[in-house]
Amino acid sequence: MNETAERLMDLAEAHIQHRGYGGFSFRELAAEIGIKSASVHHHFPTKATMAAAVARRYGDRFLAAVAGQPNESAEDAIAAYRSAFREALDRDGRMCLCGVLGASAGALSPDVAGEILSFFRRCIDDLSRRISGRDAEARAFHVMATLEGGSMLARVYGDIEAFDQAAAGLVQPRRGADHGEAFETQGGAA
Amino acid sequence: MNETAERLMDLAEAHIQHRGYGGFSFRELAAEIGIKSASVHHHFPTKATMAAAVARRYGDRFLAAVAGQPNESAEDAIAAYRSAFREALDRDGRMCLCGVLGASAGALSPDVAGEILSFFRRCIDDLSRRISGRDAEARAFHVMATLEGGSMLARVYGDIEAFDQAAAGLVQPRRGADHGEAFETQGGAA
DNA sequence: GTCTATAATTTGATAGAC
DNA sequence: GTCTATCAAATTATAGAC
Repeated sequence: MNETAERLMDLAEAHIQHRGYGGFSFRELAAEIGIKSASVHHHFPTKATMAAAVARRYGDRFLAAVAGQPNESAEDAIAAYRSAFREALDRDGRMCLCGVLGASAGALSPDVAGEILSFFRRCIDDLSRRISGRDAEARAFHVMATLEGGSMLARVYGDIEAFDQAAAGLVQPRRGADHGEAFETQGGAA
Repeated sequence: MNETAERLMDLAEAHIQHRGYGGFSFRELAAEIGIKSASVHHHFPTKATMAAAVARRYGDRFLAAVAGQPNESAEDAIAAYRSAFREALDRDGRMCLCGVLGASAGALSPDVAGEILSFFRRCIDDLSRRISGRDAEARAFHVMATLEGGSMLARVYGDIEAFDQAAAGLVQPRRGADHGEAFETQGGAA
């Protein structure tokens, strides 16, 4: 995966997070890095292939950023996820790429849908282990649902306060504690 | 608003709930009721106009279905919302139309975005009043976020169990209690 | 790896007859 | 209110030269 392909994925990622799957075209991406759309097909044969690759890379990076030890407290694990979602909103007004695509699940080709499902399975699995105890899986689903829905509300309201209100009950914010590495957003385009 | 326009809106509503804003075209809607796309423009001048009308009608119907008295218990109010979301999933595998559109907020024209914002404001306002007490608004945001995110997860998993797990902690399910009128889904198309 | 050129299709939208 | 006819634009994708 060379640098041009990475830059294309950065741009596609940003566009999807803001506007959904239909929110970018090969021509548009190409223009943004100064090449032609035919050249984009050299790196990604189809749009669905590219979206699947973007979703996979997003998931890998996201999980690397939030992943922790299985023996942490449930609160630390939840706080790590909440921080990852919040930072993407705060920095660029982006919501979770997989949440955006998942909302239009019926429009996705099987390979993209598979990546989205895989992302949520990995998150729920990781969260469940770290929460542990009774109803761990249900709590993991609850946390993911609230963070995804809260991000969507923040985008609609144009105000991160909507996210903070939605996620307020999930964890007690700990004074000055940031959890794990920051989950860096890719690419500068809107 | 005559019957043809209603049928077109029913179809558009179903398509948006399954596949998002890009998931329908005037040609497709027209074919489904046996007219031509040019005739659709007689009822709705533009696609954005139509989507805005669909969102408004959806919001009106949704709120009429969940609305209750301000003096109910918070639990009853939350249960009414949860039931409305759950029924749409259970009956047709649909998630909230405004949640789908909100997830691609950056792609919406101002009039559609305005309807989506209005929908959530009305829901949060209604829920806040009925929850009442300390942190009522934050709880309302939390409930809406969880139901929207839970619906999205259920669509991705293809399993309503994901919704049930996400929403489990929101209210204790009451034995056989259905709240308010059923929130009827419009149109039979997929 | 990027280009030119182009195909094939779809889309949102309009004009004007009936 | 629906039709035929059509437009202008955009989109995904391919073939083949450099």
